[in-house]
Amino acid sequence: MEDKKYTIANLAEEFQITARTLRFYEDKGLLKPERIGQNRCYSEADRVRLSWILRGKRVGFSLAEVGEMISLYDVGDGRKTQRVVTLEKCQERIKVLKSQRDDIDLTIRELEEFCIQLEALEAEEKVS
Amino acid sequence: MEDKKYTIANLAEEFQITARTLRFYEDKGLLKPERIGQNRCYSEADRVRLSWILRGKRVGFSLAEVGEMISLYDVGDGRKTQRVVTLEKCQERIKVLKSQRDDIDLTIRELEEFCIQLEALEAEEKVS
DNA sequence: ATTCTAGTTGACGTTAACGTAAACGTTAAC
DNA sequence: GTTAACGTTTACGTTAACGTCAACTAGAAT
Repeated sequence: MEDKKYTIANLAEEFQITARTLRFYEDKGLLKPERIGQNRCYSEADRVRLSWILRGKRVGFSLAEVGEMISLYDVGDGRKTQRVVTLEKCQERIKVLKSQRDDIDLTIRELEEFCIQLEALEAEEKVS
Repeated sequence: MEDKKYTIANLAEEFQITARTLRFYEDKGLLKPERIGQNRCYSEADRVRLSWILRGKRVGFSLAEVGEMISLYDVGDGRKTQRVVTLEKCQERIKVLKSQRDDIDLTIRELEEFCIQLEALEAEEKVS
């Protein structure tokens, strides 16, 4: 079974962040690693959560929002009404993400269009 | 010709932001509206820039990054070497945006997958 | 025994992106 | 003439997401 453990430096190194950042995420309740004595000991599950957090950040969500998204998973086994709420939140998130993707696509298209114009200018210069 | 002019309140209203925000963007050099006397007077071009800024923000870029992206356009008419630099920056931005879109797609897929599981639980409950 | 190498917990500093309040100048309406 | 609506600048306040010490502690190595 995959019960690999990680030290704080391990994860910091792997994900190119600082130990301070990991402790900060813990303060914010985003991570809850075991303690071996005083030291933090991260499980594979913690590692997965971390990658979720960072991915969320990369796409522009705040830590609070990422926290919400992550907590969706944890609540999935609760009472029925609880699950329904989770499902709705989840679908809302998906909507936001999709409209965000549209924004990105639009931006990409505009930038690419602009690139083409720039390249045309270069070509023109070569002719003259 | 489209030379419509906008007051600060017009744009604030249209884009659902505050006047403070518009002045802030101006301080940061992102917008440079005309002045009629002391008052700001935004052109259609300013409006387009603003929508760029806000779209950039929605997809997670900082104002500084958005500023860079916008300035790409302004530099497009400079010297040749200048244009080449612009082109490169532009292509870099496109790369970033594409990898961001991949992140979003992945997140969407995972959330959708999770939704399906939740819905399966609901269905199960109805049977029992 | 001491030095080195992780790790720990405060606590204050910093940057970005505005919010908010104060104090003031036009113009239009009543 | 004054009140209201809309604008202005100046300046301090705020929140998020860490950075940066400082002052330990615990174990391993020399």
